[in-house]
Amino acid sequence: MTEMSSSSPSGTGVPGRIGIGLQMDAIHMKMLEILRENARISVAALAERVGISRASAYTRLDALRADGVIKRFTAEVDHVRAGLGITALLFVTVRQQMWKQFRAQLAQMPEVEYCAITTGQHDAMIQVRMPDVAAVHTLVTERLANIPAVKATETVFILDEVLRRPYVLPSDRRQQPRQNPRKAPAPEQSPRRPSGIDPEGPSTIPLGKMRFVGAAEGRADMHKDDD
Amino acid sequence: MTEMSSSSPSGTGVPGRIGIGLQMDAIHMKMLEILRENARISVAALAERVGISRASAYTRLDALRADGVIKRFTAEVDHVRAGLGITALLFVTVRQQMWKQFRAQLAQMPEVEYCAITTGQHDAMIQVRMPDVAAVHTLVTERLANIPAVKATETVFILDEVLRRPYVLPSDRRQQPRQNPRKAPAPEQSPRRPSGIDPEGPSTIPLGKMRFVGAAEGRADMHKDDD
DNA sequence: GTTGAAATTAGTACGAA
DNA sequence: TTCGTACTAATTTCAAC
Repeated sequence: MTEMSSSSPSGTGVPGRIGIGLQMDAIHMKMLEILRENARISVAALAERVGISRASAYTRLDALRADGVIKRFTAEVDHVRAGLGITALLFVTVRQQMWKQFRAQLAQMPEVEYCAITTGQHDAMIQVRMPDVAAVHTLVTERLANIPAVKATETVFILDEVLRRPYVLPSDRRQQPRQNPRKAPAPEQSPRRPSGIDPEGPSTIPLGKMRFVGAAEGRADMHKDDD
Repeated sequence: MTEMSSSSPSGTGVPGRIGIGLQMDAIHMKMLEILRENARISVAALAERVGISRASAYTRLDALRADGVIKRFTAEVDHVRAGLGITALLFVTVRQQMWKQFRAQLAQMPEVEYCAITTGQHDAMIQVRMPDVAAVHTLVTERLANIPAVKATETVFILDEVLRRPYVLPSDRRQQPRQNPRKAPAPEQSPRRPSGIDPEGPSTIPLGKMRFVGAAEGRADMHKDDD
């Protein structure tokens, strides 16, 4: 349950295209901004804050839900106070052609809060919440390791969660900090240009330190023991 | 804004202890289970589903909010349909003694959805939502790289988000037959359907492939160019 | 912790701009 | 389409038990 990939047509995994059906406008965006911070706001108050009538607010809210822009309204609970004080990231390497089984197994693990398929050294990242570190270790060695689709894992603990935003929206890209005056990346508000490589920008930062990890780089060493 | 560490006493970063103030019971848990899946449910319906009166439901809901167990009610929006089709993970190595500056810079980056301090090869993991891959590249090379606290980064793209659960609760932990008898968080009467897939499959996977990455392992090579 | 009544709000329908 | 209004059902608040 709680499957994602709502925008993926099939199980292929690549996020699909944008906004079929509903034509998002500034009012829709504003509604999203308000709702992600207070999902229990009354429709009347929502209508007033975005400056439309109450009836229109109902219509638009229904449209947002029906079109899948809003997937659900949820409560953000403090996992620590709820009794799950340990958060870990499990990076797993998945045997090819066993993805379907891997996904099926994940659905059976309720302690998994998030799972994403990634490029890079590993194939997937799983975030779990557990009561203690021993439980994480048990989970990894006794349950994850028993999944045939899992070839290798790497465990990393989360020491602190600095910030979690209810969900980023395009309209968030506005204010830029002033402390990098060498570059003023056009704080626009509505039109979204395809973020060109910014031809004018000679970077003064040594980019040699930056590593861009593609789809299969560095994975060979983990595959070598698979045959 | 949207700072986390609500359970950390200061900015030290280590998640703190559990449930100060409020004594969680089975009814509180059940309310959380319901609210994380439908934050807009009426209190009357919530009261009926957990089997208490409405007034009690109001009282308990207020308590959950006041105690911080429920941090907020939010809307899960489909970022793809909202216009941010690309999700990336940025693993960054942070210069020691510059953590405070690093956190301050993060607060200025609205495209950041999540940031956690981790053990392992890197120091922090940042999840960003962007309209396209070029925007990610621009963000990494021109904004992240300009932060003095950032020593190195590694970018990984998310190809698919397999699942996201609104927030894991202790009651999610299905009954484990035998593997962790030291902690048994009493799943009570939650009707958790047993999966058809055998959880205790034969351990045919060599555990030697499992890597457990501690706090500083493998980090030396990224620090070598810092002096 | 529970009930019940008053005040408020939600949800829907319909006509008009 | 969107808005404004009216109307009924449902919810929240507050009181007393």
